[in-house]
Amino acid sequence: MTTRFQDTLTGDVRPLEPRETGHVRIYSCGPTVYGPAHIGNFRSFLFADLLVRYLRYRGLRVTWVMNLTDIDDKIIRGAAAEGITTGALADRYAERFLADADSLGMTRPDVLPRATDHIPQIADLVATLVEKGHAYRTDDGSYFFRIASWSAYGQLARLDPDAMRVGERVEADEYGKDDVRDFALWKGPKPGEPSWDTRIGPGRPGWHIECSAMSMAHLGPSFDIHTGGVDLVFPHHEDEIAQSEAATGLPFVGTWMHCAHLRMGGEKMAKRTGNIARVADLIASGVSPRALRCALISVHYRAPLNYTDESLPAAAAAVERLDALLAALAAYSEDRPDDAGLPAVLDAMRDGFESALDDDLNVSAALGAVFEGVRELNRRLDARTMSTGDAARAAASLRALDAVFGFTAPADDELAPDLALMLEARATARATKQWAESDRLRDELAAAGIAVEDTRDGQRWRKVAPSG
RNA sequence: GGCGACGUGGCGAAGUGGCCUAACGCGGGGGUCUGCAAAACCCUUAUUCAUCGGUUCGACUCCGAUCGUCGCCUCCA
Repeated sequence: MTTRFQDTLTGDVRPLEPRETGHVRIYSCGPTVYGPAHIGNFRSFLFADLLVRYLRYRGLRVTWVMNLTDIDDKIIRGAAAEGITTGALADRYAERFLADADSLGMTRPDVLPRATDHIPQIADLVATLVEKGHAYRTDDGSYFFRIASWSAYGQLARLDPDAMRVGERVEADEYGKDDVRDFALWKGPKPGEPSWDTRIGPGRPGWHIECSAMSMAHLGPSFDIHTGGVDLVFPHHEDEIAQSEAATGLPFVGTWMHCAHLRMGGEKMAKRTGNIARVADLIASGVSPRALRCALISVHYRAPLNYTDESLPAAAAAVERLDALLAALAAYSEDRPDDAGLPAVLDAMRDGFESALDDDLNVSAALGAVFEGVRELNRRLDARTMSTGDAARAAASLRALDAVFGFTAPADDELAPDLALMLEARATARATKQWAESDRLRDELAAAGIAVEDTRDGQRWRKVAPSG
């Protein structure tokens, strides 16, 4: 069984064949750091995270690059409104982005390049495009890509350039472009705007060019996978292909993968419509980050995901089911021969998980396989057919798969000393049948976020996320 | 106007020619276990896959039409 992904450009579902055997190079369009990202943005970042985690699970080496766009119109506007530099504003929201990403358990990309750190590379790319006749300079010092020079333009988005609604939807000519559909590579200097002096003159980078320059700088002229939200297909990624391939003469990306929108109230979550929710706000209101992560990644990446009030409680319950099993396996102790049926259960779980994710990252089916395994393990726990060693092996298997989802808490969670004392006191109370006292301690621990459950193996406890 | 995606139980969602009287998660109902709980397990909750036609021995799955929802064509994850 090979790992297959659907490519937006061709529509084909093809086996992943990295250019370098065993090493996958991935570029993900990251946030523009002009404000806090919302959970719709994070759906797309977490989809890339899932992809990276799975490929690593599969034993592949992955180099993952995610850019931070730290210069654009919105950043300039925001900085001006606050009377600070664009760099200061960008730094603030870059930090905020990383904090949100961390709280969601997102894998840190190997490289998080910033546009303003790649000005020379961007200028070089523009210069090359001019040399090759694909770009031109206008009177104000801006540079544009000449769409007419690139016959494949529109292929990714399946758009006919001649049918584009020029004048109505396409921005009217403001810089003296040759063709109103040509897009900016470089914006000439303007009063009050940051500007960099380069070999192509002063100014600042356009949006699309930075991703071409940074992906080439960190992954080479051709790499394996490029991810982003569907809303980036056009014009952003279309433009990236045109300018990159026109400059290098090489195929830019092996597989384009695009994540469908997160919806709220039936429509795309977007700042401009105001139907947004933010990671830090949700967590501050008591939502479990792991439940939020689960809610954002457990639907196939190419399917729209509607976020509602019920999303979080349902996801939280699913995550807790996993937590509860892991806690039960850790507490389980039975001196008996190994359960002969267990290996088949664990194999079936793993096989179902892998074949589902191999199939274009079918996360729902993968979760189905895992939860079938969960039920089977719970049965064996109830029936006490497993040995202590079986329980440890089962837990290890489950954690290996969960490393891809990133839902469960770390195994070595320690209990605070005062809570540990309460737990001990409760065990003593129960031993002497002081029910009132033991119930009081259970309530108190629950209030501290610790669920205590009594079993044949004695008390077992686990941390429970606040409801949300 | 052009292009594209989608419509499966109370909710989310997998399946995509026969094993589907339809996985899995959440929720509901009943039961077992428990000092009481919780967790867990068992039973139960769609003879049906937007609607209508067609192809086929056979369709949720293929084709067509209709209705509905969403997205892109402008900044956007």
